[in-house]
Amino acid sequence: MKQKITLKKIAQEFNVSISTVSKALKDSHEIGQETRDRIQAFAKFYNYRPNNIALSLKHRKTKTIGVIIPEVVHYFFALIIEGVEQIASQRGYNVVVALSNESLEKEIINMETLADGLIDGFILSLSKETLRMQDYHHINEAMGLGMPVVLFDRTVPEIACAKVVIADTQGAYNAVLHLFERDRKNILLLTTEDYISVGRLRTQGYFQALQEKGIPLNNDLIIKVVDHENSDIIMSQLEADILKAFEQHPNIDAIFAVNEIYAAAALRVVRKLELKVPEQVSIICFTDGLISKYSSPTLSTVSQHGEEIGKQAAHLLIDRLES
Amino acid sequence: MKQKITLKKIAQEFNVSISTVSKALKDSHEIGQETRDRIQAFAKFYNYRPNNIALSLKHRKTKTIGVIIPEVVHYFFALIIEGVEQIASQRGYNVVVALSNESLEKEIINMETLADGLIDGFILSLSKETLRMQDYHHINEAMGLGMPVVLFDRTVPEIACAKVVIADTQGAYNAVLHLFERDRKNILLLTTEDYISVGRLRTQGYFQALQEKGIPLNNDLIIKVVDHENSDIIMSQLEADILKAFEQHPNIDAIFAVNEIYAAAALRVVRKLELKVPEQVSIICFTDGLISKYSSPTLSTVSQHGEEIGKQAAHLLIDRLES
DNA sequence: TTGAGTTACGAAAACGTTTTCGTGTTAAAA
DNA sequence: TTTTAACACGAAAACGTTTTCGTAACTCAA
Repeated sequence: MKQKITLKKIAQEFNVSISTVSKALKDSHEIGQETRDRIQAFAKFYNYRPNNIALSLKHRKTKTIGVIIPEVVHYFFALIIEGVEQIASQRGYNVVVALSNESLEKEIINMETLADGLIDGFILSLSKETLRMQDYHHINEAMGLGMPVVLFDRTVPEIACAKVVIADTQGAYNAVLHLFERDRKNILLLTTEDYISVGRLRTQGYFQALQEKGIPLNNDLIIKVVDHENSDIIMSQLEADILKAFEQHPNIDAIFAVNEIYAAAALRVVRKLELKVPEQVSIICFTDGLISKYSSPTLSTVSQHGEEIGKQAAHLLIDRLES
Repeated sequence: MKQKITLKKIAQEFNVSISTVSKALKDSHEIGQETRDRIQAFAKFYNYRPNNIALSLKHRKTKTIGVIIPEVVHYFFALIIEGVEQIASQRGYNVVVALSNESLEKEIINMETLADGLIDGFILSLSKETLRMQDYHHINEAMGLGMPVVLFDRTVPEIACAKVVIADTQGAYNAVLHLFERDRKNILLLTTEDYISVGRLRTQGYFQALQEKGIPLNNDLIIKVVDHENSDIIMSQLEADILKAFEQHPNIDAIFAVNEIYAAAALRVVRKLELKVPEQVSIICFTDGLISKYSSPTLSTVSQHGEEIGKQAAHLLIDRLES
């Protein structure tokens, strides 16, 4: 096992100083042509590569950006990473990923560890718990210490930083309008609790569309999915709720879901009821995944452009870092 | 914007040396109780946290592990990250993720960058191109430099390192046997080209099961999906192939797919042919995703335990790092 | 011959730590 | 009173770089 080669070792080899080697490798004209050539050849032969840690310490920047997401096993967030990574590597940055697991505490710990010299800036989407607690001190502290932050998807106005979001309200509004155009009048809404910003905004879009068309709001047609540790429980509860909604309102002719998981549940219930999709019941949803693509029948979707958001966020952050 | 506080600044504040501060914060008995208390209180008040970069340089280890995967927008690989991250954070390590994008070149670049002091060891799954080219010099070089490597999922015998894989052959064998038990005789195999290790191994399992039951191999019942940049092209080609297979062999009564994407394609074709699943045609597949879970009808699957593999890999690597 | 300018390199500080090895002071033991 | 030991702290090296500032040696023009 050969050891990694350092400037010091090269210097010893040639009986010159470390500074000479450093300059020679940078092809500085301060160093004689011959010395330069010999040192460069030697370095190349031994595959010298500067130690990034030393560089980071010296320059007080690490050329890596930290991405903190609630979970990675989630098509949308995976797309985000993909987008960020693409731009980052294009622009010479590394990416370190940390998972908050929807927990405020882990979000804080992750931010603290990464902030201690490991990264130059953050890209993050707030965890559900953070949103619920409305506790953003860690983000603001990081920014106070001069660490740039870019928020995406799940954001709040209380944090004054760059943000990348999709037009949730507008997208939902358009989707519902699309249903109206197909003469659907009784649209079942499947959404999250209000503290989740994207769910709330999409719900607003639904409201707006209804209001504009002069259709009265019917609370029976709104199912707010209650969060729970166990996703299986959430799903079976949701399916039961949908079923009940159909029993009480057999005239439901469309379903609008704020994410594709809810739509998949709806699809299952509708199948069970032996209703035809989309002839009898239209289903449309925001999507961040493959499910809707591979489900049969294929669902209508509102794209979230995860990769694009990731790219944008990365650009914003790096621009900021290099300004 | 307050600056990050360092040992030096604390030392100045108290008119003591840096070493004293360092020791005081470690609660070393070398330092007087009173001094210790005052320094600790001050540090706490200013929220002192040691700079990780400096620590890394000093200790020549970074306490972070690098995960290189072909793509992140892939349920299985996302699960891997999840598993690795969980163990890593439990054991005090950070995770940096790099994407090879199925490219040998990017795999090499990523490894080189990360190896230059950024990480202590690698967890990786080989890119398709790497497998095709059979070029593993970068891995072996990294190991030669004392950088531990753990391979998972897509591995090769040419690399002598710790590996975490599932029993691909065995799993496939069991799945096919399962079909036999349900009296299925004409099993269509959907698999990858041979250079992809997991596809090859699963195909072997299929062969073994057939052989054991004395059923002759029928090449018409084997579809090897040819790789292509554009996944849509792959899919439509595959669907056409499956359709053709059914035309030539209307007696196909089961389909075994080495991954769930292929199974989803099969499901679509079978639907189009108006055959009942699973009454007329059984479908079973290796899965790493949600598709099979949310598709209707639900598919039978062989689990790949991505998270478990990630955890194992992380444990193996960290054990090695700390030995 | 002198002075200025160039060439080719080295010393040292700096980044933020940890850690080893002093060393001066004080208190207790001889 | 002297020796020893404990105590409380500091100096300095080390990790691997970059970069600023010197400086010795040489060249060349006046």
